[in-house]
Amino acid sequence: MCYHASVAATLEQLSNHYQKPFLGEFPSFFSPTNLVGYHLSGFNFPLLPIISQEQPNAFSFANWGLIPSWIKFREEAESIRLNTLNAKIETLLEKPSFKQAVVSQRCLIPLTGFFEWKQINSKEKQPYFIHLQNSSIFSVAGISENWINPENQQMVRTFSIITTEANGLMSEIHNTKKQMPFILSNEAEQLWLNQTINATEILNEINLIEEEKMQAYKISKLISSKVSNVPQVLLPFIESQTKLF
DNA sequence: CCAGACGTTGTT
DNA sequence: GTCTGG
DNA sequence: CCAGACGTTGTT
DNA sequence: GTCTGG
Repeated sequence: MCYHASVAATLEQLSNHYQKPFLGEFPSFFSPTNLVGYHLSGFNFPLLPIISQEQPNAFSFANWGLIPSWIKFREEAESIRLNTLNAKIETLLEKPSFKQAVVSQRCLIPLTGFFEWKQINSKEKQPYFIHLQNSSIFSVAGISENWINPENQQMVRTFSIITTEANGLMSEIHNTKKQMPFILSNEAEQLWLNQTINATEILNEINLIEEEKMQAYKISKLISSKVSNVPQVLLPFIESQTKLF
């Protein structure tokens, strides 16, 4: 799975990396020089910059936690998005919550890394930060949906991060569920947003990023604290500090 | 046929 | 909206 | 959609 | 074989 992400880049840096502008007004709490977030928990449904098939030449903003368009009530929306932070690629085309979105609402979610916990024993977990060697910014595959809140007629754009079977590196970071986000190479980014190829073909053609391009290192338990959205959350964990006894 | 689900599995 | 379990 | 029913009520 | 309850 992938519930904890990092977008340690400013909107300006994202714009430069993808060579795409931010159109219109930013949400009030964003400005071009704002860094998006060091640690973003999906369970807070953060508003993040994405590139959607709907509007592939610019950035738009969407909340993590997909709400299918046919959801009727706010209560339903709030309950389903807790379970649609991720969408498994294996069943993407079949699930009622995802099948519409995968046809024409595919999207890229720019990240600089993500977090996973390795189960050390029945009690202990070691958090890791996973990122790419070369490029600090990379895309994970996603799908998005537009939902109208019936209480105020406001449109809410949401997204889900697609996951796939963990590769060797990620299986080591013992994700008990052995899933990891579907990271796209630059070529795969274009394929994922391509309007003229159908979703089934894309899923057949698209390749996982090479394992060699991924790196992981241990981080401290700061990630589990309330103030985890700080630069220090990304610092490597120094073993000796806790091995004193 | 229709009611009910629709999704995934984590942190403090 | 569309699928599925009963 | 598919498992399970599907019928009526007596004689020794 | 065909209907029906779930």
